[in-house]
Amino acid sequence: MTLITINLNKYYIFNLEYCMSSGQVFGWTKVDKRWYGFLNSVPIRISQEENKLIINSNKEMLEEDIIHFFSLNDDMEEINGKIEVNDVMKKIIKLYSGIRILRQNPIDTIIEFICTQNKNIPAIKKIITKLSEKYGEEAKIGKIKFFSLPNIEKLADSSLKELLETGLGYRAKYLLCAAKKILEDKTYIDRIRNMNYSDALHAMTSGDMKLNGVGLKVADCILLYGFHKLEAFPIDVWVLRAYPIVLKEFIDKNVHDEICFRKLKLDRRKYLFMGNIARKVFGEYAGYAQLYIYMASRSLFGYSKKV
DNA sequence: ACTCGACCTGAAAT
DNA sequence: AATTTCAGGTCGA
Repeated sequence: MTLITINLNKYYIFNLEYCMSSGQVFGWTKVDKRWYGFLNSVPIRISQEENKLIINSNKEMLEEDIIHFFSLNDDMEEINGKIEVNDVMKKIIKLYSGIRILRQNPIDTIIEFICTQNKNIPAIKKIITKLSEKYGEEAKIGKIKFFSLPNIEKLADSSLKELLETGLGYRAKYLLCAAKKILEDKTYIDRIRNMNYSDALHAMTSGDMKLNGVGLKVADCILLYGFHKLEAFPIDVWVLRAYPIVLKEFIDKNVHDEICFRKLKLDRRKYLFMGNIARKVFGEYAGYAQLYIYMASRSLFGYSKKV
């Protein structure tokens, strides 16, 4: 049994809603302002009331694990200071202040982000929900029933035909292969963990550690959200749209034109090039800059299409 | 190396 | 109402 109340006054501004709704995590369910999900295989319910974080569970759960998961101790003064490179950044940092990059289980993020390619957010959530209902652990807190993300054994044990029932489409074979590969290679996760960002990015997207269906963008998401490698700067269509606005004084005209007038699609070379500019400008916390930019871009360019 | 179309699926736009 | 487009991209020719 667990009932933990965390006093948020001890930490930099924190906003649970921003953390959970920023496209970095898909495995949690929201019902009446409370979030239900699994943390270290333990089902928990969490909600925020002003300066308190309230956590319930039927099982044991440590406060330090919650603090770790939500990165409450990330030094946001330092991080925000480093990435506040111009007025635009200053503005959106203030606007979305309270966000954190969570420390999810790496395997969870591999599963989640393989599902994200070429899908919109509602569709991603739907797929992940179906996957969880079909392969995940069931839990109940209060009257709410919810599911964990699938573990890798269940997925590897599954079949293509079965996986397709969740609406995964062509991503099903990617997920199945990834599950089998990671299950078979027990050192895979630790080896990625121990690499620096750049080596890890290339390992996941090429060579014998490559996961099929994981390109640069998905790998960046996994490295940022699953391994907390904060130099990762995932460039999706939203970040790409905002990029020339946010970074306008840091890119020359050629780059600007290329981004603005070409199709919103990046090949490997351009992706790495743009990411490297971002890393040069924002430094070791580029990933946090990306999250702010992503939030701002979604609210600016769309998403509020009467959902 | 670079470009280009195909790709599951389903919700939203036309 | 039927059809096309588009979506947190990636792969292979």
